[in-house]
Amino acid sequence: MARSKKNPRRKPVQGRAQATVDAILEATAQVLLEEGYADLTTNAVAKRAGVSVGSLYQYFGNKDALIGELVRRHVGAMRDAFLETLPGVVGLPKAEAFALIGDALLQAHRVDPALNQVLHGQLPRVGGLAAIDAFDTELEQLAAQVLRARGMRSDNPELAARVLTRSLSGLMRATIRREPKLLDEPAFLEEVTLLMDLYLEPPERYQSLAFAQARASGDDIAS
Amino acid sequence: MARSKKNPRRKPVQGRAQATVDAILEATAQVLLEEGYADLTTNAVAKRAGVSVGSLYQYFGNKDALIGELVRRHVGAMRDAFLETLPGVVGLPKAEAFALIGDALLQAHRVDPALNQVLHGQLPRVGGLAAIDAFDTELEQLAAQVLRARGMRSDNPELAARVLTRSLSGLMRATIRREPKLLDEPAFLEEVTLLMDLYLEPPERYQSLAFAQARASGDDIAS
Amino acid sequence: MARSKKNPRRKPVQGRAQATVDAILEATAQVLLEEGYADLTTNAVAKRAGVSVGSLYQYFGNKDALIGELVRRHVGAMRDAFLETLPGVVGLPKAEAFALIGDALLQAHRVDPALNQVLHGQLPRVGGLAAIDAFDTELEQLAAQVLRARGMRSDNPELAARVLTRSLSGLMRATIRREPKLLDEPAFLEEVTLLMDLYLEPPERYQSLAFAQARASGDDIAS
Amino acid sequence: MARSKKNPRRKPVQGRAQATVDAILEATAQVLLEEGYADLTTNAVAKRAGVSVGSLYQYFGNKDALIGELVRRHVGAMRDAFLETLPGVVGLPKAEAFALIGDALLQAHRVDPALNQVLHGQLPRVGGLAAIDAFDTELEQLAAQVLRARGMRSDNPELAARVLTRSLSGLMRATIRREPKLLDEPAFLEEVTLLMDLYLEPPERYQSLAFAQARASGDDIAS
DNA sequence: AATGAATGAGCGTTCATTCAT
DNA sequence: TATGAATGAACGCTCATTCAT
Repeated sequence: MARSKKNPRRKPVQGRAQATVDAILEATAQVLLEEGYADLTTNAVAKRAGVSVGSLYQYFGNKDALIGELVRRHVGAMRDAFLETLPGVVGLPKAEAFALIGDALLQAHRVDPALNQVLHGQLPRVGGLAAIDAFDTELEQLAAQVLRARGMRSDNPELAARVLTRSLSGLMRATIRREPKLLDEPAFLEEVTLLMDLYLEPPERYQSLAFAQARASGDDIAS
Repeated sequence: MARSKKNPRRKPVQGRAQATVDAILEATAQVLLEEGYADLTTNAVAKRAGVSVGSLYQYFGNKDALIGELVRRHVGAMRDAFLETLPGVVGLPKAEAFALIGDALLQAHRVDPALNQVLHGQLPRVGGLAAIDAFDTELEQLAAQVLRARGMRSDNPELAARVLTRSLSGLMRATIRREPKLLDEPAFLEEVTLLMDLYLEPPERYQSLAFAQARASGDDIAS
Repeated sequence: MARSKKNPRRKPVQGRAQATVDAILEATAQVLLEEGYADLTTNAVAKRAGVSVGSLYQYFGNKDALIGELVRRHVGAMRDAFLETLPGVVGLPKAEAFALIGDALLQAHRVDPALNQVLHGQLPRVGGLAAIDAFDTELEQLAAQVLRARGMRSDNPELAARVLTRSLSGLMRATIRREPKLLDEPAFLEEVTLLMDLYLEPPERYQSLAFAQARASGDDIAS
Repeated sequence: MARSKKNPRRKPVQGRAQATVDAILEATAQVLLEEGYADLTTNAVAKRAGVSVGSLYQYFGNKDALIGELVRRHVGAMRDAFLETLPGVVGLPKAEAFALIGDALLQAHRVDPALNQVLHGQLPRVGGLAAIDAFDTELEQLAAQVLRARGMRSDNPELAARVLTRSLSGLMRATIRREPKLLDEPAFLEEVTLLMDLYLEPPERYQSLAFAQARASGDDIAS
């Protein structure tokens, strides 16, 4: 009985292949995390994945493609984590919306922060890292879109979007590298939200040209 | 009198050695810039510097030491560029002080931005990169010091300092990578200053506990 | 029964690997013999073995391990050659036993005498040479055992064993280096046996304390 | 005044040169002893000798010549130590003569035994080691001469000389390597003398053809 | 002479990639 | 298809030797 003639395995090949690909990528991440990029050899990855190097090259044309796919998946996961909370923003009052967006950004950076760090910090700038830039660009455009939609920073929403996005991404990457635990403290989200909030909705006196005047207003802040 | 006949030769030995060291570091930067880290071989560096590999190893114990020194010099130059404008800040009114600090930060990141990018983006996180972290830390501490001195963000000056410093550094690095020309546009400095200004001197309603209430105030910002 | 249909392939993988390993070791010996230790490079060995360096390193972790294994095999062959004739010694009258042991020693040193010489004379005292010392120690212990078993040189069988073993080994090594053909002449074996015989069974007058008196007996041997 | 025209430095150059040469050779021995042959670089030797590499090459054409001279001096010292006691042998009774010769051989091997060991064990068989073989040959010839002069082992004094000389040299080298302290124990000299004594003056029954008969005599020596 | 910075051939070793099985 | 032994270009680094000063 069992296992007899008619084994109804559906898409057995594809299923197997998918599992192999996943195992390889998982192994890649593990090696990267535990041994570092310097020890990320295709042979090490294959061994850890429990397949032969030959198989690895069946699914990934070369080492770059392997890394590229790992990056793509990681960025994809960040993207998903971010976008998941975004639809709820529509219709929310500003303050809550900002808090939500800040939180979404945080959630995105909580996706495997260790891998995130290795990916940003150890990888030579070979092919596959393009995915990261693509995500960053997407974030910038999304931000600009939101600003325009709400009529905020109407003087130059694009610039504001880029400045804000890059600042917050940089803030999170640096925090991941230098102080990863901070990412989970409520105070950190509070600051992120505050930064967004203030930067995007400056008191009137800071708006546009008023800015230049403010510079000359001369409140002493010296020590 | 004195310095009469025999004095012209100025430490010829040291001069030679210094020139060789400089040539090697210059070549390292060039190879990094033109070929990328993947092609940064000690032989390639030596050839481009017009010296033999042996000479390279006379001055740098190994490849890591070479890269380390390059990083150290670059960071040192950034540090100098930054600190140069800083003393003038004491005694200035807040708005001007912020603008100056923002400008100093910008000046620091205008030091060989292409190298800056390669250093941040392509280098495996080996030895010498510690200098970068050291500089970042220094900036954070400097910022915290300024905040405490001026009594700003007194609720948590350390956190504010870290958030602001990391944000601005990240902003500049991302801008260098993605849009280097923006670094030189006055509007960019304006934004940087604005960000600092607002974040550090939020209107009263945002201060401390008031923050939580503000979140619930409910101005609609949705699209 | 059994062994019916499918059995012809005898561990083809292991066979291939074994053949490669043997070829590499053979090549190592050849290079050592024909070019000397100074030209014993891993690339030269691989080329002569008809494999790539990579394969060499698949089987030998480093150059030392390669040499070590060569030494181990050579010493093993000497050991086998020696031990082969030893069991027959039990029960033999002394004179025949000595002749047999002497012959066994000779047989051991007839195992690739040229390699023996190179191994003893050219190799830096790195790792693998430990096998040689181990064999020498084994010989010493064996000799001591025999002496004790037969009650010979009962005054100090250990010392006698060491002196005799080292003398004979040294004699053979020097002869291999300086006059290899002598190893195969019957007269040489005769001398070896004589030396053993006399040293181990000295006439009474030499025994123990008698020795000191003999020194004073005063037969003139001067020229 | 002083140091004026006529500076009476006699052979100052030669004296300086000699001192330099000595310092270099001394440094060579030290490096060999403390660091091993693998770390015996010309630069290391020069540094330790307190001279420049250039000077080293002024006096020694290449590394081989340097090692060669060191070997030559070491062997020369051994030769001196040996020959020093030899003249006294003439006219002595056999037993005393043997003891004296054995002691001379010991004295020779007590000349820097550590260096002796390194020289024999670590050096690749490059040029200069010829001096060792020359000394060994000399010893063999000396021994043959003595045997002929005293009419000992008249059946084949040359063979006996070679066998004895090589045995004793081998014994001493092995002892230096494996048990250096034994070299200074009186019991060791006693054994050396005993070996010489017995081997060169075998009881009649062992002489020449009698030997073959002895082999068949059949005393049981089995365990 | 003496110096020591400079040279560069060549070493041991790695690892992305291939291909016979 | 999957395997993993085999490949070999290329790397980081050393050190005997040279030569401008």
